Amino acid sequence: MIRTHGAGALRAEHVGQTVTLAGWVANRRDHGGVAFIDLREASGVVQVVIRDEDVAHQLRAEFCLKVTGEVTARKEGNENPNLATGQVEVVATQVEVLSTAAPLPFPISDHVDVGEEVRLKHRYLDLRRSGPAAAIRLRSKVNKAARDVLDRHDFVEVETPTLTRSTPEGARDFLVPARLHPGSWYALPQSPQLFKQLLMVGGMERYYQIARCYRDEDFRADRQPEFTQLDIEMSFVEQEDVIALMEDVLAEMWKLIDVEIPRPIPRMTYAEAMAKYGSDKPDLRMGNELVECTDYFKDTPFRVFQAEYVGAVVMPGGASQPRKQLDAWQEWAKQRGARGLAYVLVQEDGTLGGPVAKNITDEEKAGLAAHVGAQPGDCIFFAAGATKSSRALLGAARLEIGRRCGLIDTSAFAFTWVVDAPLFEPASEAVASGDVAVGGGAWTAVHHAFTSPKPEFLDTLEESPGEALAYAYDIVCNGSELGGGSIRIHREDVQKRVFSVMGIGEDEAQEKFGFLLDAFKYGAPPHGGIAVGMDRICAILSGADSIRDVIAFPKSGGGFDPLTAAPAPITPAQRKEAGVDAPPAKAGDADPDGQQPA
RNA sequence: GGCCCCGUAGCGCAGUUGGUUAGCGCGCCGCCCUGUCACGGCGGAGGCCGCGGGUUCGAGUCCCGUCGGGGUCGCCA
Repeated sequence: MIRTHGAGALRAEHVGQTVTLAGWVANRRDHGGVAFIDLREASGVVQVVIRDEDVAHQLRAEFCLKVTGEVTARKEGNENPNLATGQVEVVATQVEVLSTAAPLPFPISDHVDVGEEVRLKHRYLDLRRSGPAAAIRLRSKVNKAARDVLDRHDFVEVETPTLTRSTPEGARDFLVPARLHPGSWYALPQSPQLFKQLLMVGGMERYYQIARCYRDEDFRADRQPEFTQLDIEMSFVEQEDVIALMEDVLAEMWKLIDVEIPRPIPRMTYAEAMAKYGSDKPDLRMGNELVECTDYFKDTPFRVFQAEYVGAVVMPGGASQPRKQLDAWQEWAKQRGARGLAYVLVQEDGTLGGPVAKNITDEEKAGLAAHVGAQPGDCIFFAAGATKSSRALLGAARLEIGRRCGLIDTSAFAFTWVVDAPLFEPASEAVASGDVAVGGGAWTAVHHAFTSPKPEFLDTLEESPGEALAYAYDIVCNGSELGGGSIRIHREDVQKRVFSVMGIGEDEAQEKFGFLLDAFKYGAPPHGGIAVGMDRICAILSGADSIRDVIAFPKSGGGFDPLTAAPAPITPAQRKEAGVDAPPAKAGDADPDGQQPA
């Protein structure tokens, strides 16, 4: 080793020792006859005293140094209580510049805000800052926590391919040209889903992987084109087993920030989540639930409220909002695709104000505040129309109210399982919301096509697909979906019936999932699993606003890597060799022994 | 693909109803300084105001387009 001690590890007990340190110049305070260097490396910072003017004078920020000197106690009054090493300093006898540094594109100091764009372009410098460094180090510990728990439970860590086959369902695939089969393409996996099920058929029984996944979709603060899942699958288990295991894993992770997750983690059904929070990932750091008013207004003369669904959410103290702000809420609703957001103001004297109040009966007015739980001074927002979209609007309004009124306890970690999700949703609904319906049927899978129905719905699968609930479970924290999973179908007959409801014929199923269905013919064990997003978990644990903060080298908008400038054009020669422009291979021709088209 | 916000010195920002030489802080460069710790003092350099059009006697400022970044809706089984 070049050094004998960690800079940040030096304490009063080291006084008198001669040490050799190596690190970066975090700061330089040159007083002429004496100069102070804050020497920084992974273990922390220590002050180095340099009395040789010529040596000190040439040093600059972020020079990489090797320093030999004696650890001495600081004189009384010279200690720095803000530094862990503040009782001591190292008086240099020898300073070697291991590497000089050009003027920095941005300050490394923790005291200065720097834009994300320039930080990511020089991420190697950004990572020298304490915040970003801590986030990446925490992530390493989160990975270890998961591995520790799963290892204790006899799990096998298996790596599955990242060059795999494009599957028609789900998000857009990233594609890789296959040089040896011009016109044919690999896809990068959106998840190891199919492989982990094959591992169950293969008798691994307990599999996990910290798996990189790829989806070619648009960006969000909590979405990157490549992201990492903790992917788990278990044989001979039921829903309760998977949930219990995942709670073990989460508990171990949250221990890293000294938070004990209360167990068991509470649960609610999907139906309850939608009804009370207008979302399948409710933020339970605040109350303020939605109130259904459909029955309350069932005989109303107000045409807007003569709808399939009428619901409300209360904004505490909202009655005193100026007109301009109430108009802004209308704009807010319109941006979310709604026509508007009806409101009633509960005045301090208990009378109701706002345009809606003029349209409803005296009787409706009389009981309204009590029905929705509004106090004098509150504002009641209403949505009426189709159940799903109205609840979604109110759910979004609830969160916006929480933010504006400070109702969210930002120090809390509010976990919940959302269970009993429906197995199918009407394909028309999926189409209407822009989904590409898989299969030609009227129904499409909410989760995926291999999710097992709960047994009580097996008999009525075909008659009332919309009623069928699945063995599916999502884990939600603070309104963010950490992940989800399900018990899978392992019986061929059930799988066929599910495909049939979705309008997927035998040929189509064989073409798309043939290798999985083939495997299931050979004694597939009952199995189920879960996958959670490690980026989101790390972001929540480190208090980051964006998952970019917990990814070492994240992409920026448009999938651009600001550091390497990927993606980049390729040369004509590369293009030719990769076979990018080759005519397409025959669809479905995946037989490795088959003839490849020229 | 839609909508909203932001692009001014290396970094963070200000820039009035359109008006003369575009400022401030930090950083950078030089000099000074023996107890600082976000050291301090003096001096200096550094700008295609993202880019391209337009309006105007005159544009950092107004208009149109475009590029880049962020957020969000669509999308993400």
